Amino acid sequence: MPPKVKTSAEKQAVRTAIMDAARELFIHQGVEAVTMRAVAQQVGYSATSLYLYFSDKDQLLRAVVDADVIKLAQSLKSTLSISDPLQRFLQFGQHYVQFALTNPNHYRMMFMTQHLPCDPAFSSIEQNNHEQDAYSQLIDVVTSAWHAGVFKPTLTDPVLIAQTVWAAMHGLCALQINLADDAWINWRPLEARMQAMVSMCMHGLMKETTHE
Amino acid sequence: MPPKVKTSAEKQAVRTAIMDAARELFIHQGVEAVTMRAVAQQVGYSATSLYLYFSDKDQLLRAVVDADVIKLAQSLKSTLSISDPLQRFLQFGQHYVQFALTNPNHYRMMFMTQHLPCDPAFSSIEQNNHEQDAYSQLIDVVTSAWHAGVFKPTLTDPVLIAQTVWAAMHGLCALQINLADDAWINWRPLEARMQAMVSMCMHGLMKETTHE
DNA sequence: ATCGTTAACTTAACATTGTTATTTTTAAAT
DNA sequence: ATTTAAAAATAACAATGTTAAGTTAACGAT
Repeated sequence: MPPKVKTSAEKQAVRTAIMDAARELFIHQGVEAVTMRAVAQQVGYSATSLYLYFSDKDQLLRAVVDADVIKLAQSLKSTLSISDPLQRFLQFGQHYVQFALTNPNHYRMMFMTQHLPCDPAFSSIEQNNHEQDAYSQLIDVVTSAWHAGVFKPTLTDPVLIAQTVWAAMHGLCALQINLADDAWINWRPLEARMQAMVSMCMHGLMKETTHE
Repeated sequence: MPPKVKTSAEKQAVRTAIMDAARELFIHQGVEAVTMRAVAQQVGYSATSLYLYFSDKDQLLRAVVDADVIKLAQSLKSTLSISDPLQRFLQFGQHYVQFALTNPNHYRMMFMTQHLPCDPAFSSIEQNNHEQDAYSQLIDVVTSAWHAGVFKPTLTDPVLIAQTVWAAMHGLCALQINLADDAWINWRPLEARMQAMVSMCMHGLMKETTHE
C-alpha cells in the first residue's frame, strides 16, 4: 500500500534506511553473503523496491562505502585539533589503525575489496573537505608535520611521505584482517607488530632528534 | 563417453588441468566472475564433473592458491643463493614486490581475498620446505640478515622484523593493486613509492653503517 | 465529488549461478 | 557374455541479481 508522493527529504530518508540496513548486514556477514532480498527485508521493503533507490547492488555498496569514508573522516577529525604537528601525526595514524581493526569489515569494504573506482566528479564525498575526506586530512597532517621539520631533510615530498606511511599502516591492518587466523603464520602479538611498525616508520622518516 | 579407469596419475593430470583452467580464468576475470561452468568448458568437461575432483568452488580456489604460493616460493628461490645476507634480503623483497605487481590477480587471490584459512595440517604446501613455503623463506632471509648484524641492536626478534617488513611491502602492493586507478588519490609514481618504502624500511631497521 | 494520471510499491518472472540427483556410457572383471 | 562400477553427462533445484508487468492510492483537473 503505497502512501504516495514522498518529499525528496522522505526519499532521502528511505535511501539512508536502505544504506543502514545494508551496512549492518555487510559488516556482519560480508558483502558477498548479503542478498538484496535480505537488505530489503531488513528495511521492510520488497527486494525490487531497492532498485528504485539504487540502480544495482554495486551502487548500493558504493554509497555505503562513501558514507563510511565520511564517517572515518569524522572519526579522525578529533585528532586534527592537536596543536603539536608531530603528536597530531602520531595520533592520526593510531586512530586510523584503531578504526581499521575495530571495524574490520568496514575497512575491508573501503580499502580491501575491488569496487568501482571512486570518481570525485560523482562522489557524495566532497574532496578536500576536511569533514569528509580522510585522504586530504592525511595529506594535511603530514604536510604540516613536514613544515614543522620533523622529517629527515632528504625527504622533500610530503605527499610521497604520506602515501608511504599510509601503505605501511594499511599493510599492517590488511594482513591482520585477512590472515590473522591463518595457522600457517606464527604471528607476533598485534600490539608488538603495531609498535614495531610505528617504530620503523619513525626511525625511517624522522630526524634523529625527533624521537626519544 | 568415459574412457574408463584412470590411473591415479591420470586423475592427478585432470586435477591440474582443471586448476590451470581455473587459474587462467581467475587471473583474467577475477575469482567471483568465473563460473564453474566456464572452468569446465575451458577444460572440456561438463560443469558437474569438476565436483568429482573438487568438493566445491572454494576448495578449487584453495588448491589454485596453494599451487601459486608454491610458485611464488619457486620464483623467490633464485634470490636465496645470493651470498651476502643483506643483498639477499633486499633482492628477496624486490622480487616479492615484482611478483605481486606483475601478477596482481595471483597476488589478490593469495593475500587480498578472504578464503578458508590455510591449515598446515591439510595443505598441499610443505611448511618450512624452502622449495614451497615463501613465508619460511622470508623468515630465514631476515634471520640470517639479523645474524649478520645488519639491523639496529634494539631489534631483537627477527620474526617480528620479518612480519613488519612483509606488512609494509604488502601495503604498498595492496594499495597499488586495489586503488591505483582511483582518481581520488593523486598517486606518486609507483617507482617513487617503491623507492620511498624501501628507503623507509632500511633507515628504520638497519644500522646507520649498513646503508650508504 | 469523480476520474484519470502517475508515484510508490509489489508480485511474477527470467537468466545465471553453485550444487545435487539421476542417468548414461564403457572398460574391465567374472 | 554378463555384470559391475568408474567416469562422465544430463536434468534439475534452490538461490541470486535484476527486469517486466501489474497494483494501489494520493493528488490535480474538471
